[in-house]
Amino acid sequence: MWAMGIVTRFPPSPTGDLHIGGARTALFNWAFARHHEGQFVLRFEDTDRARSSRASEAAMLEALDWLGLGFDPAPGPDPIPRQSERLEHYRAAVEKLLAAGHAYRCICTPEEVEAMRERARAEGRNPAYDRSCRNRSIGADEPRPWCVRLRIPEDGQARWIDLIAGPSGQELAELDDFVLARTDGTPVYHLAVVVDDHEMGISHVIRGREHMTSTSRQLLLYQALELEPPRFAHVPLLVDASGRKLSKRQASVSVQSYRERGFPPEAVLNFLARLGWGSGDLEVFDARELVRRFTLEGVGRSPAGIDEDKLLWLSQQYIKSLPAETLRRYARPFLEREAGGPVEFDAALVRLLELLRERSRTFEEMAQRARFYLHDPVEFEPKAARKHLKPAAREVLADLRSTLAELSNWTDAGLEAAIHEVLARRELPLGKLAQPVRVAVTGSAASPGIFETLCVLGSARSLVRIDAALAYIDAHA
RNA sequence: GACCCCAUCGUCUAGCCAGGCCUAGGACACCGGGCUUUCAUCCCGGCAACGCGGGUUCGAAUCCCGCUGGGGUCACCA
Repeated sequence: MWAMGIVTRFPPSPTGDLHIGGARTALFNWAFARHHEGQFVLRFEDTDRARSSRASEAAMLEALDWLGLGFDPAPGPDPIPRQSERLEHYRAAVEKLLAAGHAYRCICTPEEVEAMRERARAEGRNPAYDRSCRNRSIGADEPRPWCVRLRIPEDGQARWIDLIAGPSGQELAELDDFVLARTDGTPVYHLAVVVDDHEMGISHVIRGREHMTSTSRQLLLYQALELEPPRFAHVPLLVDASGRKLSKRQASVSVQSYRERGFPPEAVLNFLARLGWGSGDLEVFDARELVRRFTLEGVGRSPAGIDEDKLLWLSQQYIKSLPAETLRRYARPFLEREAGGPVEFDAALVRLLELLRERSRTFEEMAQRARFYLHDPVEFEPKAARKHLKPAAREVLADLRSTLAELSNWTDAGLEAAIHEVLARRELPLGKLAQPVRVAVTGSAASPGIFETLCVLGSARSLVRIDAALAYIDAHA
């Protein structure tokens, strides 16, 4: 099939942050559309007025943008249609169904319907609306409040070839005459989706597996409306550690939360794509490569869980190889948060970032490791100080201090020469000096190479810190 | 409960549709070793899976049936 016809969509309910599962669905829709050089459009399903908000819409767009999922404007007046603003369209569809006899008015109250379901359950049947109003021919002039239901054929089945799940379907007898329009005239999900997908020219509906059973009902609606249905593809669920559907309530499942923890968007995108989709042994790939390779055949059929260790690993792969400029841009907010104010990317900080990118899995970690550079004075980690700032180290440290005070070229090579000079004088291995100095200048027993670290910190700050370490040793002797 | 779906290392997966190339491959994690001034990177090695039972076949992870386990859906929510 050709490119021109492919249009996919991502229709979030703007009721919070973009959920990681939603992000993956969006990603698949996006990748599929881009792979076929088609269109990827958005729409807000905000018919639940109480829970929807503009703030959430903004959050959704921001998350999508952060991931790099660009979208195309939908056909029609609004680039991103809102269901709440398309009520006339749904109403027209309901009128059409009513006129054609595919739908009927129902005056049963929610309480009555609930009682029917109870009764059915009690009798061991499936809970369903008992179709009391199906043949009552209730007109628009009916004084009692009425809703509109779809008249589902007595028998037959709804079938479709799911592009991921394969041949799928359901017996019509299993379905009940579901509501299309509420008593207040507003449409219910199934109707709105069908009308929208059709009017937006959607060719492929790629959505979560939890919508699988909705598909039968929607297919019936397409039929009643005499519209050609799109192709469907149901993506397996994202599950938690116990195998259940990932709930929105669980911590750390919004895209925003990953962003805040300092994962590069490239890593999150890569990670998400690997959840349920694969292309041979390929593990690390960028958006371009994903688009090039993405097919629905490559999407698995079983649910996947989130392995945070793998995300961390992937994240580090990206942090290690990001272009320097991108690295700075991504790191900035984290460094500034750590510094408590604006940071300037001078030569030393730029160098430090290069040293840190090899040992940081997230930007949050990177900022923590940069703390010794961002703050004065440095705080000695108790454990590290206890182990390395001992009286035994005092003399070498003092020796180094005076040697460094004289050092004219504060460079990696100059520092290395100076340190080896002291080592030779004292007949000590490098480790005996490197660790105490490391703790002295970074406060920690772990840091980038000691020459580089001193070089980045600079002469003045380094000497002050060595003095402080000397004082610490004296105070704790 | 009804309907539908899923099932390969702890995790993500390759292989399954077109049975033999699979004593099941890769990645993460884990364990061991190398490199090394610390941490990390990097390199080498190791542990570890076809849920169970029947078929079909010369031969099954791959095909069929059953079972077990897990999940999804059953609204005037989306």
